[in-house]
Amino acid sequence: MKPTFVGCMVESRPPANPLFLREEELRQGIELMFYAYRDFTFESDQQLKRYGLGRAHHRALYFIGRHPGHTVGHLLSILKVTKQSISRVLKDLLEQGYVEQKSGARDRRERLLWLTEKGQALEQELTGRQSQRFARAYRETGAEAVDGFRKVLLGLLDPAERAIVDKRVRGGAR
Amino acid sequence: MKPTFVGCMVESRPPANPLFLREEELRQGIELMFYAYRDFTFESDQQLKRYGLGRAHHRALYFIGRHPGHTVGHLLSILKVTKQSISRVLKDLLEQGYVEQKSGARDRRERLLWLTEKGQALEQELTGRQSQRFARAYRETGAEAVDGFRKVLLGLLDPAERAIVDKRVRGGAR
DNA sequence: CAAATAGGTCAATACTATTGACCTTGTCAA
DNA sequence: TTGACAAGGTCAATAGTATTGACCTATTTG
Repeated sequence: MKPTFVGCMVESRPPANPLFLREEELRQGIELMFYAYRDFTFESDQQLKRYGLGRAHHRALYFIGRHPGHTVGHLLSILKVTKQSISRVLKDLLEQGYVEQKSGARDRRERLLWLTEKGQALEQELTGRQSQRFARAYRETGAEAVDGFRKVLLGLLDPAERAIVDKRVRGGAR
Repeated sequence: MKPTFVGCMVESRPPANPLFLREEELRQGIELMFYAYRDFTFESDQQLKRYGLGRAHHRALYFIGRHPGHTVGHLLSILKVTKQSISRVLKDLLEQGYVEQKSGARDRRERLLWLTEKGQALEQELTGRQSQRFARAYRETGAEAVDGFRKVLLGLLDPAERAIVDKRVRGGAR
């Protein structure tokens, strides 16, 4: 199939279709997100296998380390899973001495969670690989790109979540 | 513990610790990635339930639509799962008429995959919600941020994957 | 023809998650 | 003090996704 109007063929796609370009652009974002998440989780998943743990355990370790002394309920609101689901994970981590709990002083129904030293070590080991990946990406792309990256990720959140997550991520506080 | 040198206390964190700041910055990226992915997948997962399908079915639909006429092997190399895993998903999609296959002309061992019209409709419905989320985020943050977002996501990939993914994402070709 | 490749299949197992029902402990207000 | 409600746990059933391992067919290719 030969081009009849060579002037249009400088680029490989038809030029005057902004809607098409937009959908294309959006799909590229979706795909990159998939590919990045795929690779981002791979290494720590491998590491977790050696400990007989899964990705859910890493998530719990991560957020308990990030928010020490916070409640099970807070963890649930971060992970957005059911308590039956987190319960299995916490049971494993408590039994194996990665996490310890104390009942709340303010409200004694609450279980406050901390990483033990062993838990901190494992969390560091698991997150370390992911941090290195981020460090490499940040180094290669520069501060401006990193800023854009963070802005878009925040923009992808449910609107109701943004303020909460932004505060949680920046402040470390609840 | 009172500050002895008030000049340092303009900001709430100690200033002269670049290593700490760097780790903090990396963890913020990791977390935002988690939160964004969590919200990004939620809506289409809900929609999938109504069809009795799971996220794996969406992934297959997505990439078959994105790379029509490509082989099962190519799909495997994108998703990085085993053939036993994709097999279940493809069986469902074929049986329910979302996907059709033809044996390859070049190599008759190959199964080339296409979406049916029904498959295209479902894929559009599922991806549409995610596209809208991306469109909103892109609109709110601007072209520069989007560019940074994409650069960092590419940087997060395994180095061996980058050229492949970059080409796949931009070109649509294998 | 023999080796390699694309793909499928059966079986066992594991991890993550859900819904639903029901329980204990503790808080707080009427 | 009692009753409503909240934090959290537990048992059971089910589902979705994925793995490893073994073995099979059809087809291509050296």
